[in-house]
Amino acid sequence: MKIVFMGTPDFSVPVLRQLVTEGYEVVACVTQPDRPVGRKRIMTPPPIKVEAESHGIPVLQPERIRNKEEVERVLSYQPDLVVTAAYGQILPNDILEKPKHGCINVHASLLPKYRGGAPIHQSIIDGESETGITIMYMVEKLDAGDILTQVKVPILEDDHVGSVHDKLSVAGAKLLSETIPPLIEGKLKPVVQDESGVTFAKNISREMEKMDWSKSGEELYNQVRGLHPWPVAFTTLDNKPLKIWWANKVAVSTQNEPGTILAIENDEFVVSTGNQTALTITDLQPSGKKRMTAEQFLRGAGSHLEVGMKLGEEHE
RNA sequence: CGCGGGAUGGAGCAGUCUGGUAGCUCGUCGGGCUCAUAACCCGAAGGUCGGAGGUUCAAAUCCUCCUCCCGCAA
Repeated sequence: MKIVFMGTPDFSVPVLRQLVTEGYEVVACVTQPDRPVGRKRIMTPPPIKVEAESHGIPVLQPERIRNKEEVERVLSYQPDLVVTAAYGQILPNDILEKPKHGCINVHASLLPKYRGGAPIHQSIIDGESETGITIMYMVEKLDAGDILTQVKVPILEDDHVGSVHDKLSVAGAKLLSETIPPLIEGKLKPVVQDESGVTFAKNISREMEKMDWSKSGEELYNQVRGLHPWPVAFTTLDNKPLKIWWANKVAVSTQNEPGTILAIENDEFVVSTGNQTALTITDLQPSGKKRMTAEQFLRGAGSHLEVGMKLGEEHE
């Protein structure tokens, strides 16, 4: 059975590896074009390209997979099954309809919740206690196809995007290997998604990274870990961005002005948030500096901090 | 040539504008105090101030070029 795999980031790698390990005939791998990355705009191949090439799998990197010639190139491999995992482009019907066993997608949420590009981030930001993997048929509408299989993965209190990502990536690979055999044998019954339960997880924008100190400590904690280790929540100090890599929520007895520094310890400092709560900042990164612990920050660049100063304020 | 910040003992920083003895908070090592300690006291080691060239009696500091790191933007 010929499989064409489509994926792009690190999340996809264990999934592809699983297919190869189990001996499936992966005849081609479709991924996004190399992109210039970082300040220096160094052309960087997607992680999945590196993985595919290490297995000797042909790699296709169409700018637009909806183009007719790209569609034909993919179909020239005559796939019996197309498997995608965080590919990054929407497939046209011309491809979706062709493979004998269809086109299936490994998605990092419990659909119909969190359709879209940032399901892991959004589920943590929302304070969910569990998420999971959904494998479903693909349709042209984003993440809206009929569900084949699902597996739940708990989100622990100290989980963050990095840790959940890794768990889901592994869970996705495992679930895929459990899904393909019954799929081919026609033993699976696709389930239509419940439209009333649909929510979306849009890609993270700059605005979503900025911390609003009037929110509760709970919400801000979820935001910090829901953006960790990428792209990382931030606030401002003296009008300059200050990334908050990690923090812990604490209760306080009285409500203070949000963003106010309530206490400065040896290795952390406490910032007032809404709803009689506060955040204890433990890891951060000033603009122009590398990530450091709060202890290091307070010893150096942050040594001028005083109780009563405010974060997140804009001044002239 | 997109905009901006930075490179100073092991860590984080000050000092640079206004050239003139290498400084702060920690860490490390040794000693002391203590029932004890991550606490306190005393002492020590550890730096060609990112690199190269230039100006000067004298450069961390001023000028030129280079390398690397980071915040934005994309």
